[in-house]
Amino acid sequence: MSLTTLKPEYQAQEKEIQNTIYQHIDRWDDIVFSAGAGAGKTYALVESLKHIVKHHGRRLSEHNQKVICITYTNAATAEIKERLGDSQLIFVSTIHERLWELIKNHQKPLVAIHKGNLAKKIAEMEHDISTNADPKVEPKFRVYRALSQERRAEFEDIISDKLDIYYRLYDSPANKLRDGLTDVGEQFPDILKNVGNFKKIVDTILRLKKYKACIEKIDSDLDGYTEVRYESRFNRDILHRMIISHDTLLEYGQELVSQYDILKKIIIDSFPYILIDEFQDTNTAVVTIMRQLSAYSSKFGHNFLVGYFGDEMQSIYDDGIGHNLPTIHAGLVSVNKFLNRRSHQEVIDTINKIRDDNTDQKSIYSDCTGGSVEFYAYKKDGRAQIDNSEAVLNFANRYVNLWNISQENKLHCLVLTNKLVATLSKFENVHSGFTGTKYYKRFWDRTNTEVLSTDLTKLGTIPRLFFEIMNFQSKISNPRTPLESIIDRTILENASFDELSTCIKKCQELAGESIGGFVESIFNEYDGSQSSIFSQKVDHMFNGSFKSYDNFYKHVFDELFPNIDTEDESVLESVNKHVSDLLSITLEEFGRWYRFIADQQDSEIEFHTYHGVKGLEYENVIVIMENDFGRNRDKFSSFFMHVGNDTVPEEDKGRAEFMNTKNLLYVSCSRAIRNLRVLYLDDITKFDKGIKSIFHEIHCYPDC
DNA sequence: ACCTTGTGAATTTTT
DNA sequence: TTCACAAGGT
Repeated sequence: MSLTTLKPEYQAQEKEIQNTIYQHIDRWDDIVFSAGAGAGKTYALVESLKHIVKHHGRRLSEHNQKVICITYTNAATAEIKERLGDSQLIFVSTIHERLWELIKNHQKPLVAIHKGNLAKKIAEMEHDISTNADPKVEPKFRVYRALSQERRAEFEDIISDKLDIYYRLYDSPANKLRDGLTDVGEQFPDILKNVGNFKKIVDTILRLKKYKACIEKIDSDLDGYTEVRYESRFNRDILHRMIISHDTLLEYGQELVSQYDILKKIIIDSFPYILIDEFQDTNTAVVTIMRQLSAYSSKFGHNFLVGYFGDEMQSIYDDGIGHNLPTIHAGLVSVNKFLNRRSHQEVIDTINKIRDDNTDQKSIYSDCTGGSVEFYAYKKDGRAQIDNSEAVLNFANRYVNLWNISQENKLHCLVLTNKLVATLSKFENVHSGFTGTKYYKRFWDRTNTEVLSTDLTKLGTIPRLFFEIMNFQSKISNPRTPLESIIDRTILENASFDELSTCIKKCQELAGESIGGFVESIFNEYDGSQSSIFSQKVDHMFNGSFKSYDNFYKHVFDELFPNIDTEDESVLESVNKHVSDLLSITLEEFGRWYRFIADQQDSEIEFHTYHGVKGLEYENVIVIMENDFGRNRDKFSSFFMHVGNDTVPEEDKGRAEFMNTKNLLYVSCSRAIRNLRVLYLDDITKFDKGIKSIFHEIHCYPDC
């Protein structure tokens, strides 16, 4: 056993650091607490909250004041609430929830800001149309720009007439849209030459119209236009319907705070302490709000404190404040912690080298050795026809015996993309089945949330439907599942024993190779009668929406391929093929997807993205790396060419891309408690020096 | 030879 | 949404 005995010296140091934080809190100093991976950041935050309650709680209660604790995710909110226990004095929430609570009752100024935002957007669009010379914008509006005012009005009229056709054929090939809009083509031949630009023009003038109409409605106090609403379910503003989403909420919040001193006063007086978790991920607008509150409080001698807790090296998203905290909020007192409570010495040594910023961590334990870190370069064997994902699986499997991997001691394998996670977890067809649909091609950025989220409330309509089916399938195929978790209680209560046993028998007879086959077998047993418990169960599962397999099929078809041109035989054929292919995927494969989503994976090896494991820790970690990521063809290769290379100017190492790569490497490698392996899939000979500067030795896989 | 146009492919995560 | 590239036109 290791990592069991605390070093007295470091234990004392840890206590001292905590006391330093308390002293600053007691003196109302705004602070920034920085600590690397595994240092116990959340512990420090929770203890600080407890300190405030213990030493200042009575005063807070007397003045009816509260403490605000802001987290980055709902998951973190839950975690902190759990560690903190019940406290009436502390409001733990995400920034969005808290900010909306603070500003939602000030609708008058909020609507004024909203109106200003609409006006700003209108001005931007008018600028794009008429005078923007940006080579990316100008060509799109060139044809429209050449039209006279009268012709523009005529164009607008004819488009308004044809709106239904326009939207129906929006995603059809260019010629189809042209054919549908022949009237427009005849009167304005130039404008339909480039369909991409045409759509841009039409979308812009339509939006202009809506925004202008919205301003008029606000001015005349029309019903529904006297208040702004915050919509948290999707990240998209619908400004002309008075709906804002996450980013705009922060923007409005910042404007409101900076414009209205009375709001600053209200916040400071009600919430004298604000502690922020994971400050590196916090939006600039939020830090700006904090700075303004802090400045206001010192100007008028109010007691107020902001505490930032985090680690700039773990900033892996571009919209967070990252290392710019001191620039936006100057004058913070720094408290640092260079201890590590998570990993073995070998891992700590490696992550210290990655950081390379004179903040070397030391293990808090005296028995901290016993881990291992090795870097492997993958040497492709020309004869063996295996692809990268097979190589990854083979590599991982080597360690199953070596490290005694089991259900209880899992191996966690980190890769860069969800696509690869799906392939390695062996539900590639489910993933591609969804990403290949019209809906997920059009909204490709929704795929990860709607198809792969372990937060069930975020699943898309069809993924959710398939999840319910698989949930049912998995329960009936496990003989130990209690009846009431298969059949809803309201149905059970009114059932006779005879009816129930018929239902159970029917469930047992359900079969099918594929998910489509399984649903077909469900509808073979379904008769729609109220007396059949089985049919009631089916209605309950599908919300009564489907009475036959055809209903079900049509629903899947319509949701995944909305608004397709059903008149076109070839389109119809290819869409039908795609839907049946999706429904032909085996229950086994869908089962793996289901257990991934439900967080019930039974495999000894689990796959995750680098980004997805932030904040987590695992005994055994394999990090899979390659040159490219996203649009960047040489993200990691160029990082290793820079690192440990004295001829590269320092300013190059300060560039955003370099820092982001470094942070990703840091976050992924610092998840390991004991064993860490890195497997690099591309040729590393051009940057082996950089790799050696962090990992010492380069091993080869399968061999050199 | 150069420009325009249309098509298809590409990341991660949170609220 | 943004970018790269192929196809086709001038």
